[in-house]
Amino acid sequence: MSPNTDFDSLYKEIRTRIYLTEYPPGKALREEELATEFGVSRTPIRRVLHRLEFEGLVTSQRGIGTIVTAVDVKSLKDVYAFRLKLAKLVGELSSPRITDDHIAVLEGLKEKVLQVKENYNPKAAALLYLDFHREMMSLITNAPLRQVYDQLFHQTARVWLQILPELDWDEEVLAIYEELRDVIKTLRANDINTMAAVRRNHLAMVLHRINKYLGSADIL
Amino acid sequence: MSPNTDFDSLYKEIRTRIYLTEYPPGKALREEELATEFGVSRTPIRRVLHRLEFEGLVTSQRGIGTIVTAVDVKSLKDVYAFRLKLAKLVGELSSPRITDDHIAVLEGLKEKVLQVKENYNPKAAALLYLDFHREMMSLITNAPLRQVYDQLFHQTARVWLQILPELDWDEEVLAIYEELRDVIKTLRANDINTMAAVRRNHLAMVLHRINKYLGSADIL
DNA sequence: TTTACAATCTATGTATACATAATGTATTTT
DNA sequence: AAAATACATTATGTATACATAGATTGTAAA
Repeated sequence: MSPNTDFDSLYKEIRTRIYLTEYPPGKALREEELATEFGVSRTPIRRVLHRLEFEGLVTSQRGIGTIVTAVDVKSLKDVYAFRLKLAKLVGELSSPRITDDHIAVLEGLKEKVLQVKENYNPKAAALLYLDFHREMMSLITNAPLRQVYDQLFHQTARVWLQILPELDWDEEVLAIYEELRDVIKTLRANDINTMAAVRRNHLAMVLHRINKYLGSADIL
Repeated sequence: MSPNTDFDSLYKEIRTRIYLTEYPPGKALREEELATEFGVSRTPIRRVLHRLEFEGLVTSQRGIGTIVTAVDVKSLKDVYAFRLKLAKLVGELSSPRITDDHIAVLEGLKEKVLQVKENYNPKAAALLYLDFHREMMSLITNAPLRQVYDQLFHQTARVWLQILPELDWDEEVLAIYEELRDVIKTLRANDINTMAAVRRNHLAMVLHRINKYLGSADIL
């Protein structure tokens, strides 16, 4: 593997652990420990942690450690406000060729949602939504928009998983199912703009459901 | 100075050199050389270069070097398309308190434009516009939007400076003057939305002027 | 008993030696 | 003479020793 491939897999692995709250907010990521686990030295680990720090997922302080950040309510609102606007831009700046492959993948995910719904399994649901997110990213033809879209997703997406125990499991999984269903429908009609509008609305709805359980806590 | 202050000043210094095309596209940034210049070892330099690589301003290849990227026409168009959309979002997601200080700084810049106009001095004009950009950034209250806005600016802003010799000096400086004038007027009226719309239009116009001289070249 | 201070511990930050990839050049071979 | 190969050069990637900031703990003094 080339150094860049190494970096990418390391980066994505650790970022996914943060998304899945396997590394919850406040968790200290010790460079030495990660280096041992992945069989490398501190140097490439530090490169990954620096990037995660740029993206706001961790903060490093000399003498203290590198700690997974908590999402405070203000940032959450700022990021969501921005994501709601970007969701519409996806439609205005993208003109991908919708292939049968795309549809097939999404249909596959839709089926998986039904299976996940049977048993309470937050992590499986989060992984499934991550797959969905990646598939949607592949439809964004504007590269800088795609990069920003991905970064903002990872900055706040874990909040949903964190408060999922407080939410209604069936309602949440159903919401994913319906979003997939609506996206598939609009893509079949080759209507990217409507697809983007639909996703914007689903994002607004999940934000609304999160907000109901957010009055108490200041950080997550 | 704390390590973070060190990093920030190093990062901004090198980024500005790229913006001013003191490091033009294709220029090799040798870690050892930069380390010597700034009186540090390769380690903190590498951290800066990694971030610049993440932001698309340089690319590193083992055995070859770290090279300032050229802006190809496709990226330029993608970034500009995105920036045009974001320009309007600035108005929708910002509600800053406009102080007399802001106005005073902008008035100062407006005066400086007139001085710069007298003699052909591309670098002075670019530095002036950078000051303008930073002042405008301070009005964006949505932190993630502000970060993205800054990143996209630096991804393509140097293109203007690169083709400035092919453009009409008086017309370009006048455009900066008029943008400043319009921004000041809208800010005096406390109308952020109109300010954002005005800036979007000025961005569209500079893109149009650049485009006229872009038919020949594929990269910049 | 409480507080202040010093030693120690643990973490990231920095410097540097070494590993390795890519290029260009020189030399050898056909 | 042309092509192939070996080697020297030079760059970034990695590993590691050392520097230093901050927290913790233990001890001594008030």
